Amino acid sequence: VPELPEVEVTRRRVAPLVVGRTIAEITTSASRRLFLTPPSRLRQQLLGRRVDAVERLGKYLLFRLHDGGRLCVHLGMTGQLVTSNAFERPCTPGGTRRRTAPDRHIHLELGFADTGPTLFFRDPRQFGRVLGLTAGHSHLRLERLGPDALAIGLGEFASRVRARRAPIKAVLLDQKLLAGVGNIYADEALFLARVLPTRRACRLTREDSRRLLSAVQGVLRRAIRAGGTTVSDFVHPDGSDGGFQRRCRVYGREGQGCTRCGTPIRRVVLAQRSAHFCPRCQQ
DNA sequence: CACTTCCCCTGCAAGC
DNA sequence: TGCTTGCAGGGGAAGT
Repeated sequence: VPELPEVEVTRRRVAPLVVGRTIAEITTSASRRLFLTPPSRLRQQLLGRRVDAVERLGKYLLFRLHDGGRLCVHLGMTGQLVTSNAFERPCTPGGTRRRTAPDRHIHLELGFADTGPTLFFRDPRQFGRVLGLTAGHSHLRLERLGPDALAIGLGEFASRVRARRAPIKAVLLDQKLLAGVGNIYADEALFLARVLPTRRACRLTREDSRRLLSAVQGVLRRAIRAGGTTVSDFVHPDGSDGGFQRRCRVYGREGQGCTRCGTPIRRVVLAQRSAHFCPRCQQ
């Protein structure tokens, strides 16, 4: 479940692999829903362009090209950006490593003009998105995003939260309000801030908002440091797992004791998503 | 406009 | 063992 920390970890690891290299080969799948820009146009926009930087906006990865264009990738639920190395597995225990055939879930393959590694975008559930932008152009999906969760200040966060009547959990998941927070870190932050996910956003006090933003940013930063959370599909570009799943206090811990008070963690469905919380610690 | 509900897609786990 | 069913969820679209 790639959220801000997983995308940021991917950005930091992918950038040194692609910055300064020129795209020389593009292979795409036939997925109709993944490509917001048709593959033929994507090819025109990318071939021969050098990657100058890899940036992040909320859960979007933006590959900035030297001609001002951008390749935008959203990992959705099960998206992975991996290098060819991620497909290398020993055929036999202790045997030589051999590249296995890329599977049907590879939707985009970027080859470069040099001999370095190829970059693959893999996404079994196809909830991810690939979008090409030419110089000077943006896209509604990017423009609609609220401030990045790591960059927003308390004043703006508090006033935006105060204006909403929906449950605070639903508000945290709304990318128009705040970009980057998903289901895992919303639950974790609400636990750390001791706020029930069902509480209406407008009922949070100024002090609640302060604790909540501090918890959101703290948990995001710790998760980045831990290499992100691997629950099912997220992997680093080299195929390795993140480490934050072992540090979750409520997410995926339904029925287990709260790490603070021992009360069993509860799970309810809220905003079409599962919300995990401690009924005693959180109010 | 704010908010809710439905739905996309596949792999995996649980149940029979 | 092998089938069916249900569940996971980011977020856009449509509905209220």
